[in-house]
Amino acid sequence: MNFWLFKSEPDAWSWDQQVARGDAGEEWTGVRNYQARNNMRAMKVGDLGFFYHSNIGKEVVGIVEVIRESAPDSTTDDPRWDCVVIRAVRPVPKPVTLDACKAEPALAQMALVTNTRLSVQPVTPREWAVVCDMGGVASGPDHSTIS
DNA sequence: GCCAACGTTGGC
DNA sequence: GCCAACGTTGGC
Repeated sequence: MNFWLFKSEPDAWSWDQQVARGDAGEEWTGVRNYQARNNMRAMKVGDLGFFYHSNIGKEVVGIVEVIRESAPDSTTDDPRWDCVVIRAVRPVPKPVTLDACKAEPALAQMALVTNTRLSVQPVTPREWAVVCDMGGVASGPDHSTIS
């Protein structure tokens, strides 16, 4: 299993909205960047990701699961763009801020720190464990429903 | 609201 | 294939 990080401006699509979608999840549409798209193409059902609020909050607020692999993005006719579907798994009790990640030596290589503009990022198992620990959240999969 | 970083586009 | 111009993201 691999780990990822999904950025969203809460003004556009927030964790609360993601949670409200429940197990149906939400298509992660709108990505128009090759690196981010390639990351989505590499995802498998069951992979876990952090849900990060950019601009407002600038913190990891939840954990999501990939529930459908990459398929054409329904919001464009351009065949270059794909997206996955993710569902909220559980909130992060103590949201992990960007500042906290920058201050943590174990996260110095994290894409969130080194490649700020990438909207869908890979996360290493080590980084995953460190951020989960900082956030006070269990790091493993959870097949129960969120609500 | 500004601007640095970075990705994409298009002229040559 | 280079690079200048331009657009977008996202931190500040």
